[in-house]
Amino acid sequence: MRKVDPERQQAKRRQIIEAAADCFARRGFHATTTAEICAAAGMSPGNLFHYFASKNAIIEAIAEEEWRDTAAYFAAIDRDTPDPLEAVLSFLDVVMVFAADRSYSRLALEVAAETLRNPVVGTSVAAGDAAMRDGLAALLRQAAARGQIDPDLDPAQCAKWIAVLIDGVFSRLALDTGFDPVHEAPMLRRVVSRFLAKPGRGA
Amino acid sequence: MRKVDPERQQAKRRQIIEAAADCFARRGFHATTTAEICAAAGMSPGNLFHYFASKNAIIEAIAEEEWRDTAAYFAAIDRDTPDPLEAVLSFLDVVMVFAADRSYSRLALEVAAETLRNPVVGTSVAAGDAAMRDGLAALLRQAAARGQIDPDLDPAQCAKWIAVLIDGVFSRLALDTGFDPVHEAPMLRRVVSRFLAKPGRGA
Amino acid sequence: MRKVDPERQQAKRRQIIEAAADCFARRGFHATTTAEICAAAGMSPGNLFHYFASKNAIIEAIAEEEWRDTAAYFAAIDRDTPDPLEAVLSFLDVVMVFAADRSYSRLALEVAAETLRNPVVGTSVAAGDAAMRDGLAALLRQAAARGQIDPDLDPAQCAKWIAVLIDGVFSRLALDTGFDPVHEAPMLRRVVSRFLAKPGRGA
Amino acid sequence: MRKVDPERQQAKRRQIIEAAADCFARRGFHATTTAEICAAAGMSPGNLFHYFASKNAIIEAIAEEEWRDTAAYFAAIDRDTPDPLEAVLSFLDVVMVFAADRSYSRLALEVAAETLRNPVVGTSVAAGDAAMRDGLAALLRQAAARGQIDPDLDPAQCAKWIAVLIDGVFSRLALDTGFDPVHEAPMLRRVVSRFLAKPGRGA
DNA sequence: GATGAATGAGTATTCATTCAT
DNA sequence: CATGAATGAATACTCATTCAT
Repeated sequence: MRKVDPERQQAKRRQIIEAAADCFARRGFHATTTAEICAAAGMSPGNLFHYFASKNAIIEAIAEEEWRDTAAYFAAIDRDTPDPLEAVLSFLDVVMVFAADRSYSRLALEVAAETLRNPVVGTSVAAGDAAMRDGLAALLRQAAARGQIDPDLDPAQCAKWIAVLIDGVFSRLALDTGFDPVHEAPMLRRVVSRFLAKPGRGA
Repeated sequence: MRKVDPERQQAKRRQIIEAAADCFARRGFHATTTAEICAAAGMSPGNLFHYFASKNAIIEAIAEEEWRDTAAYFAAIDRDTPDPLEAVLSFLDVVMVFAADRSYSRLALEVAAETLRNPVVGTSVAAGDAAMRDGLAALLRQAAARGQIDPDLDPAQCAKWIAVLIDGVFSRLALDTGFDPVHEAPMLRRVVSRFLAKPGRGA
Repeated sequence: MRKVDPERQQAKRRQIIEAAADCFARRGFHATTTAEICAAAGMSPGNLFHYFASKNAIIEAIAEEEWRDTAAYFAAIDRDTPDPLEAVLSFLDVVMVFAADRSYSRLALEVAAETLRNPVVGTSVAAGDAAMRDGLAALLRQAAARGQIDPDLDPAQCAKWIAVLIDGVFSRLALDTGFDPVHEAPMLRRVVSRFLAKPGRGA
Repeated sequence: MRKVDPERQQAKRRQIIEAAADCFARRGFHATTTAEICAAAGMSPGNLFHYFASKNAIIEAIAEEEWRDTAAYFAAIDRDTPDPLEAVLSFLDVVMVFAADRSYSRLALEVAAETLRNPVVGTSVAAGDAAMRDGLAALLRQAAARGQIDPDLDPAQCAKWIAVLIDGVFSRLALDTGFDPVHEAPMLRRVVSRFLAKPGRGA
């Protein structure tokens, strides 16, 4: 009888998070009212606060979820993969698939914007970011060991610049309506490949 | 003798824009109240509206100024520069100098965020963005003609990805406190150089 | 058990309307602040807007209520009353009773003033006005058929001039503090009686 | 040299009054800003206050002018006119001519509305009203003496009800767009004639 | 748990009026 | 006299959050 609660609790939280994520993607975090979220989640205004202490707590949960997903992605990569460079490039393909989802990319920008204002969001995003960079750096180290990339490159710094590219893609989506992730995905592979390639040989 | 206004008018607008830009950079556009801007600009609450019709109009003016500066930068580049590739890389250095200014980079992110909500800001930012990409593409075309870069690359698409990198740098500044533009500037040069370089030769 | 709202909702709206009507009568529509209305209705500033979307919506509701009351009054008159002329004159007595209520007459003037600015109010007032004139015209037609009034008169035009007199009474109340509706009621009867009377015979 | 000032002063005041009257008629007293009046009068915002101490002072001046005009109208009527009844009815025609002027009738309503809020306006309007009723009462007394009207009527009370009719006409103009003063003028004559007529004879 | 009515702090903007030039 | 920049008080409305039922 008691164990049902935590389950329902989680189900409701998911329901709210999904409704809110949708609202945030469409109208932005600040422009979205709690009333809108409640309506989208099919619940009463007061009830929301049984599940989240505040509107901020919702975007904090979204940011944390994002972080966990990223960490899980890299945790799932085989540490002894025979082709670590391809693992990096595959990750970029995955990123571009997400980027192609208008709703996801909008939400990502909203979360990024909240980073500047909400330290809790900032912490989660930073953690997810660190997980990604660490994961990439580890793969790059392996790639270097296997002779797939320029051994003179600093894996951590390269991971940082891959992150720059990923962030840049999401910014582009907001600023340049002509930027199509599906179409540009091969180019991202190429930019990164050339960047990592050993000098003296072509892409 | 009577109509000395235009000058004073412009001076006041500058004063307000600078005060507002500072507030926006510190606290964000939405969190900044008009009262704060007035206080920072040393004027009474009502007086602000003699110079700007609304709070939105201020950030619109900032966005437009930014656009004009960008356009002016590229308009000033010698069309027959003997080293167009270096012109591109020099521009990246300039970008990194701006990026190193905390206040500037914060403001840039606020403007970018407003892009999604305020179409006037969106238009200015898009215009500045187009000016930058067109300017870069022109330089890349010259660089290709002079054999400085891989002739197989599409100048417009390369300009687009340089824009991705620049946007990414500004995003990084918000997300990763360990990202130091001064220190990373050479890396940006290197990433772009390698990306543009003719295959078969090193950076 | 849950949705007992409609009743409470209506009760609250009434409460607000009455508080607002009182404020409008005392201080005028524009001079009345929403805070005053809330205070008079015994509720918090924000709560008012659960019941009315705006301050304008309140006076619109008042105007509509007025219109419905007028329409209801005439709908309730027996279409086969044996003395239609007396029905007209009785209506004038009722009008004068309302006019004698300082609060009511002030409010009526405020509503009339809003007619010029707020089209929603204008529509309701026009509808109430039309209902009154149609009702009066119908009675005058019956009165003519029964030989109670001059058969040469145009019922619609007579109704219009009775409306002129009624409007005039309310204007008088504002302009001439010496105008006492209770005392003047018989005179209104007399003016209208003489106006409608068959020529060749006295009032 | 000094005597020119009072003249210019008066000219400027007229100019302002006319510009303001036009604005008030079009947009209403409260909705009209002093800036609009200044623009319409072709002067700077500050300058207005050299001629009128406040916005209220302008409508007060308009109300006073109205009062003086009314008083002058009745002062000009020959005290020994052979046909005082016709003088009354002619006055009604004049009223209807004014009523037909949309701008004038709107302004009259604005002034009337201010009566409730501004005691200075109230005093002027009351004075004008008294002048009109006194003038009418005097004429009615003469008409009674000459056997033109029912001798049993109280001249003051009749004047009061004529005022009711006039006020009513102006109200009608605001409420009923189908009320055409030019077309209704004969009816006003008829209503008043019947009202004043000796019993036992037709209109 | 659920409801939705109630709260009340927070804010951009307007505009009559003043006053230095 | 004229200008128009400056003032600052005043106000409708929003919305996250609480709480009685």
